[in-house]
Amino acid sequence: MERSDKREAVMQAALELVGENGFHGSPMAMIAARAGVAAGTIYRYFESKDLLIRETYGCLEKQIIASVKAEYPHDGPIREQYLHVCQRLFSYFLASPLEFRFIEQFHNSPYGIACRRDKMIGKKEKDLITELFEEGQAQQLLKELPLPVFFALTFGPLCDLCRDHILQFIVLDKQLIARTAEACWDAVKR
Amino acid sequence: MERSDKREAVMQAALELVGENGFHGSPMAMIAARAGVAAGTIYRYFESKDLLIRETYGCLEKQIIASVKAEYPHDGPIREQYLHVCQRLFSYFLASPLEFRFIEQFHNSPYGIACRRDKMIGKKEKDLITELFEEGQAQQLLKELPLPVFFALTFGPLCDLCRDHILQFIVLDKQLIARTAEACWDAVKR
DNA sequence: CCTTGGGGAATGAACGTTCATTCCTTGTCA
DNA sequence: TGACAAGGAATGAACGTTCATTCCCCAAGG
Repeated sequence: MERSDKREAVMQAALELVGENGFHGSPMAMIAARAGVAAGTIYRYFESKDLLIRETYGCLEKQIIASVKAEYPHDGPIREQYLHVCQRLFSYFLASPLEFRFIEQFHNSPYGIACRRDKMIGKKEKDLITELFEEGQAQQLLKELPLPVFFALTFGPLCDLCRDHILQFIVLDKQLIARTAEACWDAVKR
Repeated sequence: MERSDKREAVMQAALELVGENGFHGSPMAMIAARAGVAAGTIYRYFESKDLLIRETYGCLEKQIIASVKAEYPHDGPIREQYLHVCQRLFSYFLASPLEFRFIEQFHNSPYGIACRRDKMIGKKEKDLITELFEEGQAQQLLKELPLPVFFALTFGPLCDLCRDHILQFIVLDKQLIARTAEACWDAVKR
């Protein structure tokens, strides 16, 4: 196994275990075992558990940003851009339950409180979406509400539903996702 | 200090510390100290930390249910009932930040996963709100969406915003609360 | 009225466990 | 053979919980 392979394996193991059992159900020894690596070896790649978690989160963030930016309709109407973001996030999270659970855990923990401002998605990501909302307000398409309210009206339902889906309290199919995204649009649109 | 006073004091201390520092920033010794009680004494009133937390949560749940039910416009139109629920929950959580944070912590932990179905508020409470949504659909006032989507469209933004307010990323005044509740209504209404 | 003793509440030091982290040993390349 | 990665037992801190002891209150007896 290559050097970088072990690093990857450890992050993957951390992702899986935290997603399944939460931070406190994921001791280093267990992460090591899952990664097929000894406990001490982890410290060759990560300074501490803290940093392991944070780096793992960082990787996920990058993936999500990339996913949202892919095929982003930069020149389309605001509404289309908005629905694109919602759909992308739904797709990503539903296809990657462990990743979703990890991010949720992260945000509801001492780790996440520090970067709460960055919301459910990363800084760059937020910038993209912030622009979307600001442009929408400039075009008088959106309600007159502060930015955080737009975020709440969008990501609040989105995350709740992904969680419900992953916990199997509901089944989200393509059509239901689309209709939910529309409902969110109804909430933010003027 | 009366017997029941100590019980109360311990629960209050648990509430405060968990609200401030999370479960894992609230060892029993610290809870005991805050309650002005010795560590061992807690076990005279609560079988374990687990049960202490759960009972504390139960108390909060009761309070919230009572708050939402107070002055509930049983005979008013659906829209009014919906806005009442939103406003009550906003009021309660914004006036009780520690309680809100405790409940959030609770729901994002092994404790809360078991009762996830009960959503952000209790069983009885959910029944009230479930009725609200079902009646709204019967009257063709609401979109044709599954119940969990209504819950997500309502409580998702609500909780997100309360959190933002408590963390001081936004200031929710009465007017903004009202307009946000209206926006949620726009999301669920047909 | 004072003394005494019983019983339950409270105490907090001590225990056993769990965990992140360290460190010395072992194996494996060049 | 030297250098360095990997291993995993050892370490020590932190935690929930227990329990032998102390404290306090009050009733009964003198």
